Amino acid sequence: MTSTREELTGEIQQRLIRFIAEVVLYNHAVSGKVGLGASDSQFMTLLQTYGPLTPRQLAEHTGLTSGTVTGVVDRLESHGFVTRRPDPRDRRKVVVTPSMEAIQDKLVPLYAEQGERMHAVLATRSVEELKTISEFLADSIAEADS
Amino acid sequence: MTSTREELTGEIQQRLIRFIAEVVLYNHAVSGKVGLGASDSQFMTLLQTYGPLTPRQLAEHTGLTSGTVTGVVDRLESHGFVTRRPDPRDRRKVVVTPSMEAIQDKLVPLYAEQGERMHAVLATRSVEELKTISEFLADSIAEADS
DNA sequence: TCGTCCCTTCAAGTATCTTGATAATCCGAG
DNA sequence: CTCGGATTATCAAGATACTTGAAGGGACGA
Repeated sequence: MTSTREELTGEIQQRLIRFIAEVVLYNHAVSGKVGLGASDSQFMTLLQTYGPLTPRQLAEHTGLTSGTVTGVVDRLESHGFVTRRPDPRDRRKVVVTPSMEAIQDKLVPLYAEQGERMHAVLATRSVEELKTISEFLADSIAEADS
Repeated sequence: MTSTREELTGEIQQRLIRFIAEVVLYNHAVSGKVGLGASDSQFMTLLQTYGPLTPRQLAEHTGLTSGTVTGVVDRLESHGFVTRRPDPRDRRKVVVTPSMEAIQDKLVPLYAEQGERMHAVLATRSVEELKTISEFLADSIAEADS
């Protein structure tokens, strides 16, 4: 029976790796179904995480060339996943905005199964435990942003 | 203050999405540093998760063609990330085994920073909370496998 | 106005994937 | 035991996608 702090933290780290692996694989499979390549999928993740971004910002986040970014945005736009809008403040810039409608229609349904499974797991937890889990996630996100 | 079960589960789901997004982006960045493409990275994840697999099994998991799998394994093998061995039971088959040495040398150091951050977050939890988190992860993994 | 920044375009090269064919092996029917 | 079908991995060739690097036009700011 693992019970000491050291044992538990080690156990959590291992399980986290395993859990993340599952998610990453699922993610990859879903992206393929919608016809999104690796960079396309990465862009969508960035846009959903950080909100609308300019091509330059996307290039900095991904390490890709500006030319490549234009191409990727072209693809995403032609599939309806993002929209391009000129920045009213600086007309050199372009703002790439994720299309919530397309995400809702095409992406979310593919994650429904995963969402249900997570819901089932959470349903067996007490309110107290849910708070613990939620705070843990919040802190992990905050730490990752730093 | 969120406190009802419904509010908490919703909050957790949102935070989970955000957390996973961070991890996926980090993953992608790390893979790029080592020179691993999307499929290469996916293969390594599969091999670390499920252990040694045959090319056919890799093809089924990923949806790629058998010819593509050969190419990907070639790349990984030339970089020392996996080894090919003939299956003694069925000599048509080949067993692709991840090289723990290469993973330890090249991959693990790149995740050190993330590991430290997670460690810092866990250090502020009580033993009781750690148990809750660990069990939650265990159940999530079990549910994902089904 | 001049220098700089931002996005786009285009041509060329590199990776990556698919297809179809090949060779080795296994397995079951006869 | 042997033959034929099925399975497995590999290879070669072609198509597709991706990325780079250079060049250009519009827009900002001093």
